[in-house]
Order: sequence, then structure tokens, then C-alpha cells
Amino acid sequence: MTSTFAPLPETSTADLVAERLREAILDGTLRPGDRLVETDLAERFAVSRGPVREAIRLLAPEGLVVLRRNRGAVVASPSFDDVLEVYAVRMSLGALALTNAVELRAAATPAFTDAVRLLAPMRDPDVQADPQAMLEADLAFQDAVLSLSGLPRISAMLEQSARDAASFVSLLGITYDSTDHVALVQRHERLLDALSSGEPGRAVAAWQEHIRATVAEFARACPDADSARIHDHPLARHVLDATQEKP
Amino acid sequence: MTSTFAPLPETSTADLVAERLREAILDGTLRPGDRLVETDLAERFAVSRGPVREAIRLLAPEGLVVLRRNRGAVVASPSFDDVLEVYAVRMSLGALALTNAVELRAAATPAFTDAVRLLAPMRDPDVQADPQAMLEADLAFQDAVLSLSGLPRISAMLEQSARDAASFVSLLGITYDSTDHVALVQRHERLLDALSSGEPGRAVAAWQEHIRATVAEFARACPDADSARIHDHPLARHVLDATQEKP
DNA sequence: GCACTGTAGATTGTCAACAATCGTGCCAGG
DNA sequence: CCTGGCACGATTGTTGACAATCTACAGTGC
Repeated sequence: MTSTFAPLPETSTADLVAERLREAILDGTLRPGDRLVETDLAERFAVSRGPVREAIRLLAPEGLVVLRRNRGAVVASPSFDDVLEVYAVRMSLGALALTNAVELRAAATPAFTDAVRLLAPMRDPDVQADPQAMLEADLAFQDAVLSLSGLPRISAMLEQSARDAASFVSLLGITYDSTDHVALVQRHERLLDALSSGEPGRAVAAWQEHIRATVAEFARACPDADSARIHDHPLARHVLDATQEKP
Repeated sequence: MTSTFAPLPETSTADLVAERLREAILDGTLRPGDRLVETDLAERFAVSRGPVREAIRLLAPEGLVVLRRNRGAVVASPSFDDVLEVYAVRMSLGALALTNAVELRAAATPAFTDAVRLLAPMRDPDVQADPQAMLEADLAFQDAVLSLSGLPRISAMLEQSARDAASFVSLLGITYDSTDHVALVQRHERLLDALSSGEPGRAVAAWQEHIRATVAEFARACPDADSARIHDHPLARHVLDATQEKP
């Protein structure tokens, strides 16, 4: 195993608290609008207010909570417009990343093999049965593929947008019941094929198709967005129509 | 003025300290690799370590400092690769934002008039003589134009990337001596014209041309990047060549 | 002379108490 | 009945002290 002697994770108490809070928000224990009271959380986690405060400040730039001076923090309440924006960013930067990956001949690298391997869990029925696990496997795969770009900053932004997207699932009350896992895996396979082909255009097209399908699924499952009005949003053209404008 | 009754700035001590540190980094008082010792800073600003610590944590996600557990924070040392990445993001998301702005008929809004007004300071010889002031005026104008998209998240990301770009100027030791201010203002004017024309393609093209010129200027002035090797970087095609790939 | 271990000083991580601020409910006045 | 001021409780903002950790340097054994 190459990762056995990798640098240890640098986890402070604040990081641990932040991680717990993230989980609580993502699994629905904490719901949009809920207040995060430093004193309460400090008592529950059996630490002082310092690390808790730091943890909350850590979640703010991630978009999971919103801070208001002297009034504490509350769990964020995103709208469907946010979903469209995040996926528009994802489509745009993803295209950039994948083009770069192709130009780097990423398909021939060990990192590519690792990415291919990450698709395996998504075919596992046990994983498919657990929405949370499925979501995490999906995220891990997409992060790995997009990291093939060799662009650290852009990869980090894409990972952030992936976490945003994941948080929308719980914050908007998406129900994952009959999601078509097979189609999802197939889209990922097509993406890998396109990367192997060495044609940037094919990779970008596969990516855009994936985003389009994901947003469409979101729109169907999201109680907030009545499907009729979605197409009024200017961004809908970008993230729902397969064809994109040319410069 | 529309902003007279905007919400008051919610400035805590930590925000003030962060602002001072930002200035210190941006004007070169603090240089890449310099350590930020909480005790020292607390004493200088005449506050306790708490707010200083929080301020440093605030600068970390902005990319101005890097944190290492139990070892404090140091001022970031970006490379020219970072410049290319940031401008690639800027080109990509800017195209998205401007397309949206055109589709919203932004040219007919008061916000557009405000943006036009922001160009005036950049023609002022006094401002042009002060690189710092010129940079800020440029940033304010670009932020205003890109905000016409009506996409809050994407506008925020673009503002962040603009701050990143500004920080590179000092962190990479760019010398601003003979920058062609006239050409810069002309590019901005062309961008406004394109927005008024109502053709998304023209706005995007003007934007890409602006990014291309900016990066080229960066490459010329940056002592770190020997111009010969820049074009080896895969991103160079995107941010230096005017033509972009089609999906 | 070299590699390793142990200690000292500096610095960060954490804590608990104090001060400042906000929201709520009550009460007087119109 | 509604409006405006006031006090109280709850919560955040800030502080200084203590504990844990890191880096550098000196000392020990080979």
C-alpha cells in the first residue's frame, strides 16, 4: 500500500468538531435554519468553546452555515438557484480540468487506474442500498477523475463544489429513492472511455452530459423547485441543455 | 447612491486584524514565507491572541497564508502555475457570468450604469500614478461588471479570484512600471460595448481577450516565469491563445 | 567525527472567566 | 389597541493563563 506511510492527517480538536458538525448537517440531524450555539456544542463534545468556535468558522466558507455578527451561526438554507449555480461552475471548471487531463495523457497514468478502481464500489449492491455511501463513492470517483488535470487549485475548487452539491441533498430534502444507479455508473464509464480516447471534446461532452443528467435528477427530486419555472432561470440553458454556446 | 443604506459592515476585531494583515501582505510589508506569530501580532495590534488567531484562520481559505498544525502560519508563496490556474478559472467563470448578464439584459439596468461610472477613476492620472489605487479601481470595475450576472455564488468566486490575482502582484514581485493603462481601459470599454450589443458571444470574446492580455502582461513582468517555458504549461493554451476549444 | 537522544525555549492549542451585545417580554404612555 | 422605552436572560466576543507540541541545540555514546 502506497498510502501506509503517507503523512499523518493534521487533525486538531477544531477539525474533529467541524467533521462531526458536517456529518450532522449532511445526515439531516441538523436542519436548515437550526442554530449552532457555541456553549451547547462545547458541552456536548466535552471541549471548550474555543475549538467549537473555530470549527463553526471553518464551516462558514464551505457554505454549510451562515454567520451573523453577535448573533451566532445557523445551518444554511440554500435554494434551487444555488444548485444551478454550483452545477454551472462544476460544468465549466470540469470541462477545463478534463481538457487538461486529456492533454496530459492522463489515461496512461497510475492515477487513472486508481480512478477506474474507485468505480467498483458504486457497482456493489450493498453500497447502492445505502444512499450516504453511494453519494460518497460517487464524490470520491468524480474528485479522482477531475484531479487527473494536475491543476491543484482547480481540483480543490471542484472538490468544494462536489461537497456543496452533496450538502444540497440533505439541506434541500432530496429523496434518493429510485435513483438510477446503473445509468450513473454508465455515465462514469463513458467519461472514462472518452478520457482514454484522447479527444478533449469527447471528454468534455461526456462530462456535460453527466452534469445535465444530475441536475435533471435534482430538479425532479427537489420539492423546492417546481419544474415548470426552472427553465426560466438563465443558467438552466447551460446546465440542462446539452448544447453550449460557442465563444 | 444605491449603496447608502446597504447593511452596515459587520466588523469584529478579527475582521479588522485580518484586513490589516491583508494590506500588509498586499503592499509587501509581509513577504512570502514570513511567519505570522500570534503572540507578536496580538501585542502589536493591542488585542489578545483570540482575534488574531481567528484573523489568520480567515486568511487561510483566501490563499494568502498557509497553516501547518502546531507550527503556525506563514505567508503563501505562490508560483506562476497558480497565476495560470486562477486566470483560467477567471476566464471560464467570467464567460458564464457575462453570458448570463447579457441574457438578463443587464445593459439596461442601473447596475450597468454604476459599472460604467467605475471606469472613470481608471482614467484619472492621479490614480494611474498609484499602482495600488489603479489595481483597486480595476478590481472594483471588474467585480461590478461580473456581478451583472445576477449569480451571487459565481460572482463571489470571481471576486475571490480577483483578490487572488491582486495578491500575486505583490507575492510574486511583479513590477508594474510601464503597464499600458490606456490599453487596459480600452479593453474595459470594449467589454461594456459588447455587453450593450446584447450578443453573448461578443461579451465573452471581449472578456477572453482581456484575460489573455492580462496574463501576457503578468508573464512579461513576472521574474519567476521564464517566458520560454510558459507555453509548455497545458493551461497556457486556454489563457494565452485567443481561440478556445468547442464542446 | 558522526548519529542519535534529551532538554530548553518558543509557540501554538485549549481552557474557563469576564465583558459586550442581542432578542424578548414587560410596562408605561399615547 | 398600538407604539416606544427598559430591564433581563441568553449568547457571542474577548481576554489572560495553562497545557501540549514543535524546533533548535547541546550532550552522550560509538
